[in-house]
Amino acid sequence: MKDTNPDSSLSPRQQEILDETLQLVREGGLSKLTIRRVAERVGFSEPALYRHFPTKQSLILGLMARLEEMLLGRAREIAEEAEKNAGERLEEILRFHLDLNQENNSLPMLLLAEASTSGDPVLIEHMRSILERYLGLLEGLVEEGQGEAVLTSTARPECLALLILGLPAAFAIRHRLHPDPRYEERVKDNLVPFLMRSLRLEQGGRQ
Amino acid sequence: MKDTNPDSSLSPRQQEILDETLQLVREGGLSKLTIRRVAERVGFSEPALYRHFPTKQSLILGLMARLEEMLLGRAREIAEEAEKNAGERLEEILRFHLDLNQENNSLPMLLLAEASTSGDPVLIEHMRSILERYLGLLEGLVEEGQGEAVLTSTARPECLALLILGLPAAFAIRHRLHPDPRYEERVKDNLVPFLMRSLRLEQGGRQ
DNA sequence: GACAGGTGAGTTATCGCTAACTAACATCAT
DNA sequence: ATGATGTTAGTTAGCGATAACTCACCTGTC
Repeated sequence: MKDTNPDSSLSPRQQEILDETLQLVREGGLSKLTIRRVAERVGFSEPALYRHFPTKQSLILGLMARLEEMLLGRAREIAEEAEKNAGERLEEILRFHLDLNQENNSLPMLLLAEASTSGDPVLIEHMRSILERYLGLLEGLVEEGQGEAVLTSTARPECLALLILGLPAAFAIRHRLHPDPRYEERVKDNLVPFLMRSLRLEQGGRQ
Repeated sequence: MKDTNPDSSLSPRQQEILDETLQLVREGGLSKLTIRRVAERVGFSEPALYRHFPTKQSLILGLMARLEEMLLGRAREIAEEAEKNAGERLEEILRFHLDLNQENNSLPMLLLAEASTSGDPVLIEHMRSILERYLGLLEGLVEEGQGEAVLTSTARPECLALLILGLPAAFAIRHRLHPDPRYEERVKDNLVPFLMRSLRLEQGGRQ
């Protein structure tokens, strides 16, 4: 777990509070997140928490910044590994995202879904932006692979990006409702190679 | 919309209440669902609603029964269309599920996610059961297709079922955060055929 | 006149958030 | 060094709003 990620703009106390907030949300989603519970967990009173985050929204936005770093930070690093071709990098990002979901109790996908019903436009816009950039990253890699004739070009990059997102999404839903490490390992071992084969150029090569 | 589905065990009043409940949840998810709002929407007071559903949980379980019918009812019909091969039936279910998500503002996927954070074990078990049966249905069709040598057998049926679920899941997330009918049509036109080609036998039978 | 179906006025619990206060500590002119 | 002053980070107590749910009562139909 990389709970201890140093964002320079936040005090150690704020980081500590976000650590506990993240843990709470991992367990029960946004709907179970209350200032009281966070305060109790950190070990002090509710008003004290307001010294560090002026509103609940600001706390959630702090959480979103972490989520963004978790999702996009490592993915961007992988996308820039020049020694691998686009297909290999896509596969690495896919595996990374599946692992991330497992480690975090499907939190990324869950938040993406929950935020959309929160009614808070700032929050929704933030989540939308994270999703768009993630999809854009995948799309860019697909395009690159198609340009180098490494990946199939029978489907549009934007569509293939969504297909790649779909695997962690389905993975997350199933994990929340029915956690089963053996099943999840089987999916990773079996489905990721299958999906990557589908994306690579087909030998007969229609079109 | 097939809001008016006659479940014999429920009175017309109960059906009417569920119609409005469904509409409310389409708009704001489970988190925005309150007895007051449902009552207001149906056109009478809060205690009156309790005459028809004794608890909020019973109302939500009624909703789940509808969701189950929406998701599994038509899918089971399609699965039994004997004149089509397994691949064609899978594609039809996939398209049906994508359309269902669009018509219902991603409600099925949303509920699947939201229920998992509700903390209510009865609700969670119900959702788990729906998901398992849906995945089981897909898995059965994949197996059938592999047996008839219509579909690829390079991946396990249970894994391919999850891949097929992934597409509506990703579709739903993107739709909630960034509805875009043209994008969604493009995905359906472009990605469904691609996914189905990937599932069909690779050498030879390219429709 | 019993009863299904409706109402207004509650109860209790929990939410986000705030008021009023205080202990500990840094700063700095005297 | 000392003491006035301000800041930081915490406390207890409680506000107003809203949630699920209940109670006592009304009312039209068979």
